[in-house]
Amino acid sequence: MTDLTPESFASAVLDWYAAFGRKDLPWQREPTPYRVWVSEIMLQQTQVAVVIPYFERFMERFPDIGALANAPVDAVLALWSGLGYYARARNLHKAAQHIRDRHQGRFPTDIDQVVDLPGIGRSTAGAILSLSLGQRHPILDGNVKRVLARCYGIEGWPGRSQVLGALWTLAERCTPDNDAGPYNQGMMDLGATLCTRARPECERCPVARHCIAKAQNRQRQLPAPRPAKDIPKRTTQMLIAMNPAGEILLERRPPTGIWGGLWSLPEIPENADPNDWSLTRLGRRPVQLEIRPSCRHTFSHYRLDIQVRLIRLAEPIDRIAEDDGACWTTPSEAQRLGLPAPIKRILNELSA
DNA sequence: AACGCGGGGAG
DNA sequence: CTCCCAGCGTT
Repeated sequence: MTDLTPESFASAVLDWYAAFGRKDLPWQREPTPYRVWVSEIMLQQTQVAVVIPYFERFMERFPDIGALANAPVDAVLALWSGLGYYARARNLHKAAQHIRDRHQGRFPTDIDQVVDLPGIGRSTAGAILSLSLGQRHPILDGNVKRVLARCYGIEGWPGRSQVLGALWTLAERCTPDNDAGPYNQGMMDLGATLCTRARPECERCPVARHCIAKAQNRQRQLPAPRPAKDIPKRTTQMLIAMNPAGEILLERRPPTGIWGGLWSLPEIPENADPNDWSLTRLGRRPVQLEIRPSCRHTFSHYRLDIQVRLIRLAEPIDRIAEDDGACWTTPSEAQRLGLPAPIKRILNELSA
């Protein structure tokens, strides 16, 4: 790895952009703030190939800010139809009126005024002013975050304010005094075409020599994904119906859903009454109902708390309710059946 | 089937 | 500050 100054980083990106970047997308041919603004909002939610026809139609119908501001919002939404995220179209329209009413119809050139427009934050404002007017502002969209986090080995999830702040600082330092427009476009192209989330093409990357993620072969880890959110919790009851011979009732799970097709204990909702189940399913009441230790199992998408109830049945009943989907067996024999792990545990503890 | 995208709004 | 959302494409 060679040493990496902000200047050398920027010039590597600029050289790469000059050679390989995209330069004649519709909004790049006549890059007014208005056109770049509309394209940036569209590109936030959709990729280039899809955006192009929408952009062309939009510009034909609303060639300038005034046309957009004076149109009924429904006309704007109609042209947005198919892109989704309609709040953005509403914001676009509202911002156009804002510009008409408070900026004499001219797109503001002061970044603070741009950020004040609805639907435009710091990154989009920087993109508009740098790409259209060449002003020096950093941007930090998802592509740029990925390039910087990898190259500079920034740890942590960019959703955390501290990590985000570190990335903004880097973005600010790396942005060159001149050519901020091509540089920003180059960063976005780099992230969109080479430094992709999966399978980055490091061989073609102009800053691969400097890239910390590449040096450590940690492209997949950076930037860190958002931490797994608290998974929902569900509670259920599982019933151990035991006959006088010490056999318990197992039921086959439905083919789809968790533990599809596996043998398991009968399951009822957490607030259902096991006595009722016994009466309905087995035709008699338990002689004894015992609360067993509950069991917790975590799936990838939720946590299941299993409340275990032992239903002891009186003589002389045996083998009731047995069919294709149900069988009576001893807990130790059941261990060989291929039970879901938590069910296995429950039965283990029963024998213990 | 989950994740990410930029900004906004709720908690 | 952190969390969640919109709506679709990608993995």
